[in-house]
Amino acid sequence: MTLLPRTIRDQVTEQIRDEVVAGAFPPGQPLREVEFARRFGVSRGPVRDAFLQLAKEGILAYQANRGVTVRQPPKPENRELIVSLRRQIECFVVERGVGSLQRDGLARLVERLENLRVACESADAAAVARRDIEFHETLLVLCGGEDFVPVWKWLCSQMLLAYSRLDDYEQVYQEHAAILEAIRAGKKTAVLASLEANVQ
Amino acid sequence: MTLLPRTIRDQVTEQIRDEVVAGAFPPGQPLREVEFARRFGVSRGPVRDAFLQLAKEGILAYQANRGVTVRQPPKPENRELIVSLRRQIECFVVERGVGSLQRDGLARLVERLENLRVACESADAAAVARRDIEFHETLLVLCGGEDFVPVWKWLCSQMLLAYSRLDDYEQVYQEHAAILEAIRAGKKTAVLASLEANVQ
DNA sequence: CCCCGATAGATTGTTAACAATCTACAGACC
DNA sequence: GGTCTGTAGATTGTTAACAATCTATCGGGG
Repeated sequence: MTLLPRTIRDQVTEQIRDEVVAGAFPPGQPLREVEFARRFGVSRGPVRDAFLQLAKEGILAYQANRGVTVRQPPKPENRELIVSLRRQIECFVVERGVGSLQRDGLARLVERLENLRVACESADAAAVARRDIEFHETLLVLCGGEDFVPVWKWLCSQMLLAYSRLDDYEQVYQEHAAILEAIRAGKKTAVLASLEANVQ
Repeated sequence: MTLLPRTIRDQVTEQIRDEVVAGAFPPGQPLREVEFARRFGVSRGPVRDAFLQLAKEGILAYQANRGVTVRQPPKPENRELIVSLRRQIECFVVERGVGSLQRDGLARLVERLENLRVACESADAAAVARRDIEFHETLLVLCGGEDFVPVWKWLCSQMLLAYSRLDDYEQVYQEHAAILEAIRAGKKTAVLASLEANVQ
């Protein structure tokens, strides 16, 4: 159901986000509009829009007339709160909404898990990060938590900036498979437990 | 120290945000770029940027090729979590940072409180909301919580969408005066208590 | 009577040119 | 030597024109 991003702006935004969270640029490095515009074969407009959006998302820092830079990862003492807030949102929403999941909702989760499996096998850090996020986002929306998606995404971006790379892809897949299995079995406490284990 | 927003985009963003949170447009109403561009006497570019930014902030909802609409307020069952998350952020940051407040930091808080007082006396709902947010944001940054500002602002926007209008301006001022007084007295537990009382 | 496709108008998406601002560097002045 | 000023280049901010997409309406066909 969720279509691919169709506008150039959305595609550019997605691409830059992937590169940044994959660690392609060191924190503090300025990103130039013309450079990205040339590389993607578009004009500066969509790149500007993407920079502004990613600045609002918290992975780029914006200064008037001076462009954007890759944001510093959050301070270590703030990380635990970031993780805690994300976990609270997911658990709060899932706890109340997982019971009303329909069959087609489950099918979409299966699809997301399959995407994650492929990404894990190819050991592509950026792809794993993206598919990981997509799995959780789908679950969040299906459980009626669309109100929280923007703030939840911000928290995820900060976590990605901090960790930058997870190494054990097999474990990543297993953790998500466990979440889906618990959902399928209809055991709410198991769902929440596997969620808490995964979000950290 | 915090300069006025200088770019046209920032001014337009601020103005539209004020109007929306003040309830100038009913939820669901589409906002047209040309209309706002004409009204502010600028071109569509900065208005577009403002729309995109406010969509990321969670005040407006964006659909490709169909523009933006005023976002529906969050569902009642989600509000308590939104308030709780905001309170956790403020208390977490202030608890650790309020002790290291310098004299000039205190002076800036006094300035913000004065702005709030003026807004309350003029009974201008949009101004009160803005000054209220500015007071808390200053406190947050001074206590070392700049990492959290974007996500915190999103939570505040959602709260404003839900409540839309506080009626007792005198009480609003008194609550913030109490926070500042507790900070001045150096009583951390009193600061946190007055904060919790205010954020709800 | 209802449904489907064509058309016109409105609206957003993208582009390229122009304006404003910032940064770096060189030379004058103290 | 150090500081200030001004100039040139680079970069972002803004604008207006053009392209793509969507919405509403009107006919024709079943």
